[in-house]
Amino acid sequence: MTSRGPYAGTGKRRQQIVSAARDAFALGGFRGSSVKEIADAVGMSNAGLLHHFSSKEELLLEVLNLREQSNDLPDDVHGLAVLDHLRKVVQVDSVTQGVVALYVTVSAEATSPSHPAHDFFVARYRKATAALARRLQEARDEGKLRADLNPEFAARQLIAVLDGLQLHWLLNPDVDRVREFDQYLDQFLSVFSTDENIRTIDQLTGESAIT
Amino acid sequence: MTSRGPYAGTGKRRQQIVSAARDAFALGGFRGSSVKEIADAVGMSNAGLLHHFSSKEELLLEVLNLREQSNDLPDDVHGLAVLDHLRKVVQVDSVTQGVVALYVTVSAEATSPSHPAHDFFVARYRKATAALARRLQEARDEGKLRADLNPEFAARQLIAVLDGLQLHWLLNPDVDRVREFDQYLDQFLSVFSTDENIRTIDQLTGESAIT
DNA sequence: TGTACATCAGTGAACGCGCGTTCACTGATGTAC
DNA sequence: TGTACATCAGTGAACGCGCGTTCACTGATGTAC
Repeated sequence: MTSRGPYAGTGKRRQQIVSAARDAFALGGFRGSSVKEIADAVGMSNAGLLHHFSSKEELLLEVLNLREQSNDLPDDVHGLAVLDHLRKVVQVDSVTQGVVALYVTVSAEATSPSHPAHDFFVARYRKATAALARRLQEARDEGKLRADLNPEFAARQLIAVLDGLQLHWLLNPDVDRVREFDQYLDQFLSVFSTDENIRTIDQLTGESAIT
Repeated sequence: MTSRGPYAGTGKRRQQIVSAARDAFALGGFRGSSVKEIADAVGMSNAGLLHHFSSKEELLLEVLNLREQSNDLPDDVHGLAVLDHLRKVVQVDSVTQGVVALYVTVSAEATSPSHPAHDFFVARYRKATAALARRLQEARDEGKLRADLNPEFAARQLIAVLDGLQLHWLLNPDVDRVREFDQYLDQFLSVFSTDENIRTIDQLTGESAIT
C-alpha cells in the first residue's frame, strides 16, 4: 500500500540535476536550453532525467523555487543595512554567477505571458520591490534617509540598476558590476543619507559592522 | 541579363513585414516568435514571407538594423542635452513601445553566444556606452558636471537603469518608466551638476530649450 | 542472516509535434518590341 | 496602343530536424518475512 520511497542516492542526484539545469537556464534561458543538454551535463539520458522531474517545465519551477538560492531579503536585515546586503549579493554573484544571471535571463523571456515562468516573475518582482521598499521606509522612519525619499521608487530603481548591470555584463564581461553598483550606492547615499558621515557605501558598511 | 526589379508595392509590403516582425520579436523575443505568426499578422503564408526575406535570421537583422528606429544618439546632441534626449526617448517609447522593448527582450536572449544577434548586441552596447560617455565627458569638460564624474561608469549606469526599468515594466505595466527615469535623472543631476540652478531634469529641459 | 519480490533508477527507441525552409507551381506584373 | 513573355509575388504541400515526452524494458535496491 505505502510506497517504498526513493533510494539513498536519489536526493543527491536530484540536486545535481537542478544545479545543472540552473547553469543551463542561466546561460541560455528556458527556451534556449534542452533537456538533453542538461541530462548530458549530469551524465544520463533525457528519459532518465524525466524519471526525476516529470517535465522540463517542472524542472524550471524547481530551479526557481530553490530555497537556498532564492534571493529574498532575510528577515534580520533591517533599515539601511539592506544596501549593504544587496552589495554582498552582487559580490557573491560575481563569483558564483548563480542567481542574478539566472533571474535576469529567464525573467526577460518570461515577459511574454505564455511563458511558463511568467506568473512566477510577476509575483517575484512585486515581492522583491515591496520587501526592499519596506527596508528603505524603515530607514526613512529612523531618520537615516531623507523624508522626501519615495521608498517604492527608490526600490524599483535599485532593482533596475541591478538587473540592467547584470544584463550588460552578460554581453560584455569587462563590465565591473561590483564597482558599478557600489558607485550607484554612493550616489544614492550622497543624495538621501541624512548622516554627513555616511556618504558612501564603504562608510555604511564600516558603520553597520558595529551595529 | 539585368533583373527587372521589384513590383510597385513590394517596398511597402516589406515594411509591413518588418513592422510585424518587430512587434512579434519585442513581445516574444526571436526564439519565442514563429515565422508563421508574423506571416499571419500581415495576411500571407510563411512561404510568401520568405520570398521577401530569405530566412528568419535575416528578418531579425533587418529589424535590428532599421535606421529609423535605431536609437543611436543623433550627432547634434551634445553635452548635457543628452540627458534631455534620453528622457524623450523613454517618453516616446512609452507610447509606441517600439525600440526599447524590442532591444531589451532580444538582447537578453542574445546573451548566449550562439544567438544570431549576439554579435550585434555586443557591438551595440559598446557603441551606446561610448557614445553616451562621450556626451557626458563633453559636459564635464564644459564644467557643467563635476570633475570627479567618471563618464564611462555613469554612461553604463544610465543604460542599466533604462534597461532595468523596461524589463520591470514588461513584467508589471503599472511601473511608470517615465517618472521613474526622471527621478533617476534628478538624483544624477543633484549629485553631479555644478550649476545650483540645475538640480532636476525639468530645470535642465527648461534651460536647454533656450540653448 | 537469507531470500523473494515489489518498487525504484535508468536506458534506447519511438512518437508526435511545431518549426524553418524548400519545391513545384499559378497568376499578376511590367517591359521590350 | 497592343501583345508576347520573362520575371515577380505568393501558395499549398512536403521535407527534415530537433524537441519534449512516452513506452516497454532491464538491472539495482531495499524491505518484509
